[in-house]
Amino acid sequence: MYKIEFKDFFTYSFSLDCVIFGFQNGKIHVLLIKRAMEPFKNKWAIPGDLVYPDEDLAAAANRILVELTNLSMVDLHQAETFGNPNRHPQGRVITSAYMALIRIADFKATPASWAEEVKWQAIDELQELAFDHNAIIQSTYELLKKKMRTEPICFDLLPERFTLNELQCLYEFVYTTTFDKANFRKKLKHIPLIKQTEKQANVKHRPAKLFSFDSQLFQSLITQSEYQFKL
Amino acid sequence: MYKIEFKDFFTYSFSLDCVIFGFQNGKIHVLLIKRAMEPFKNKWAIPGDLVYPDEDLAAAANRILVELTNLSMVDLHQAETFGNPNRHPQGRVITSAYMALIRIADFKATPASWAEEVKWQAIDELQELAFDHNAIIQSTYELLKKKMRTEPICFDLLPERFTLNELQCLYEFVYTTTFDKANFRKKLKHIPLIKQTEKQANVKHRPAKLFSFDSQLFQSLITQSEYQFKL
DNA sequence: CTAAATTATTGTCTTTGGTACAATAAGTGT
DNA sequence: ACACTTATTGTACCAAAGACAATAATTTAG
Repeated sequence: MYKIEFKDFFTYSFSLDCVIFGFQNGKIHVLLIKRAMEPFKNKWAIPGDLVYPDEDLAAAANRILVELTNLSMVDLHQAETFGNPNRHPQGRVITSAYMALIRIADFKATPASWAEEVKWQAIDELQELAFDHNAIIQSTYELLKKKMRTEPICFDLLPERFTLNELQCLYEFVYTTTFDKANFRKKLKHIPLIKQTEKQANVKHRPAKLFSFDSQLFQSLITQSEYQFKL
Repeated sequence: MYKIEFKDFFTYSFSLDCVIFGFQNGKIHVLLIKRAMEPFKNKWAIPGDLVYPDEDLAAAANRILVELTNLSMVDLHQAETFGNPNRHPQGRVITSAYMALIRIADFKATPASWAEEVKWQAIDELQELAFDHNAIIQSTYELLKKKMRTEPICFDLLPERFTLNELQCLYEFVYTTTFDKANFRKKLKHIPLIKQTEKQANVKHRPAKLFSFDSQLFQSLITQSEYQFKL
């Protein structure tokens, strides 16, 4: 047994992995990239890379996501940190997951740098991924599910204008249940959502009203009183 | 501008900081240690230290807490990760906060290793601490407040047998409001708590009934159905 | 032009849970 | 027996949740 010097502790590396969620065809999807580099070359993974020595974490997460997928202006939030000593084959690399919820149609993800391809993959149809990325996605998805109960983040996944049916489908997928249509709508009547007089068009049945979320009103509600979103 | 090599990224260090909460005299308290070592020698801080090269994070958090305060068998949970490049004066040290809620009376914290003293400090009376520890505590306390709404973690802070008044005081401190006594009790009637026939003794007024939380029942409820704790 | 098909939306009734506030109970000390 | 203190229950009202029936607005087939 020998003593470890202080400098011997500066032999770690630190990375960030971005779990980007979207909603498509009634299912939550995750953004994946195909690695063009060892280790795990040609395997699918979530976009992630090492942090620069003088870089702040939030800024690094954004930089990495842009470099690999050209997705910019995405609102990333920290999730769990993973530090199993064997999670990276080339050394001790600790990683923090950062997550974001985006409208797939409003962004255009394209591969760049050492990302060979990008794709949106349904969360319930994931193959085996590089590193411990399956575990990272799983843990981050659990966090998403928890947050959906108490924060109005569902609207980040839906189009600017959405039908109540779309909203209900999203919640039914995430909570893996079904809700009574009439009661689900009634609940929303009591929430600061603005009913759009505008209606759907080009549908082959009775058109639905379109709704949109008033995030300004929400912001003022939470700062003034202690309003608590719930659904 | 020169190219950064892969090996140049292995110059980081990684630490864990333990935010231990307790409840005392109607206030949430945090466990602090006095540093007997540079940097920030003689300053108060939360117990934390560097992770060993082959050590898992959860295990490291426990080891560090034991080494500095002799608190063992504490149930630590990961909170936020802090990585500002200037947060540590001697190099790039990224740190993850781990938090625990304990019954102060059931544990005996004593200083060890380079911890000179330990003390419980009320959360609303914190002085300036070492590193970014004030920010770490603040962020972790926010997490505690969120969790208290949806998880039965309040019982980790109260004695095994508690009065409904004690429980109410805890919630009133954390939420910084007051509740109607009668209604608060009525709410608890609908929750899996076991009413103890046992009563308080040695008090100079009508003795209160003592209650205790049935964590076994809670465990089976959340695994079987999708029960959601709420208070 | 009418009816069927499809999806959207509203209404009614019942039950549950929250809030305000008054009333009663069980101890101690004088 | 009485005041004092804290604990606990009761009553009346209202908002929101759940079950389920009814109605509305479109397109399309005939």
